[in-house]
Amino acid sequence: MPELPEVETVVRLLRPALRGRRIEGLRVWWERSLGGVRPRDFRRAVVGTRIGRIWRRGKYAVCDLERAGDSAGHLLCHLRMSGRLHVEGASSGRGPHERVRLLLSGGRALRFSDVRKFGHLGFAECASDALASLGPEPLGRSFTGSWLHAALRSRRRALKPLLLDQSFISGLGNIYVDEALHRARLHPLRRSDRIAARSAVRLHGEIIATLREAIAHDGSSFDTFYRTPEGRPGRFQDQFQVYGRQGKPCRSCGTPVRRLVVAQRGTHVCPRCQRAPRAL
DNA sequence: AGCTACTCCTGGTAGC
DNA sequence: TGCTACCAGGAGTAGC
Repeated sequence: MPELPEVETVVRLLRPALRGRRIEGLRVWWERSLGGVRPRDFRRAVVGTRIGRIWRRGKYAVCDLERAGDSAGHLLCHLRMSGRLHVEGASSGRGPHERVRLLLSGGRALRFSDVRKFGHLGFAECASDALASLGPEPLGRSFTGSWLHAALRSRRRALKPLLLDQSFISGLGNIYVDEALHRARLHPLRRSDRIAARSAVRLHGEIIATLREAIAHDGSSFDTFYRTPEGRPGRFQDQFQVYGRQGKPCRSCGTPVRRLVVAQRGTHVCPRCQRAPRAL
């Protein structure tokens, strides 16, 4: 499932293919993929614009749009679980599960495909308004060990649901939360306000390290969904310590990895490396 | 404030 | 073989 490293990979690969192209038309096969914008309004907003900067915020991919050099709003894409973006020739036939297609100058097309239809390729007048509720970027300057420690202490929630909360930190999903918690040797059900400063700093470091390594491997393709815009799977799944490894030995201590459900999510822990809180 | 359940979806798979 | 039932999962929302 696309999380920060997968979206970062997609953005990096799409950037050279999209930058400077004009949007000349569109096809919409599944209206809800526009995220609540009516197709008519979407068409009026984007057709005739030129794509400027292409960037990422949390799990969102964003394209700045320009008209005659002035800002003309933004394309906002969230891949959710099965969304894919890629650029191809505009004349190619509709791909399997293709939901939206933007026809671009130079005979190219940006295709948004999404098996499960949870993703969005939408339009926002103002990206910073649309993304205002997102918490800090884990790879940004404001995400520091002391910030994390203070933020954890200010809440009273289990670690995992808190780290999955995009208004707390943006970009982490089920896979990277499990991986970072294991690397930091913290159990997902530990209460956030009971995490010592040293542990918070360790967690901070492991979140960053996990995300950086995942980006360096073009993300993770755990299931059939995530592919880079070039159609290649990511490679970070081979480095997983716990995610999807229930019953297999922990790579640190050999104890079988256990799967539990936390906040309705499959959750993977090493019962030895990640000691459960006493209250359990 | 923080929890649980439910919703949106489809493909894959388990069980019969 | 072919059917049904169930599951995964990000995020928004409702109810407690």
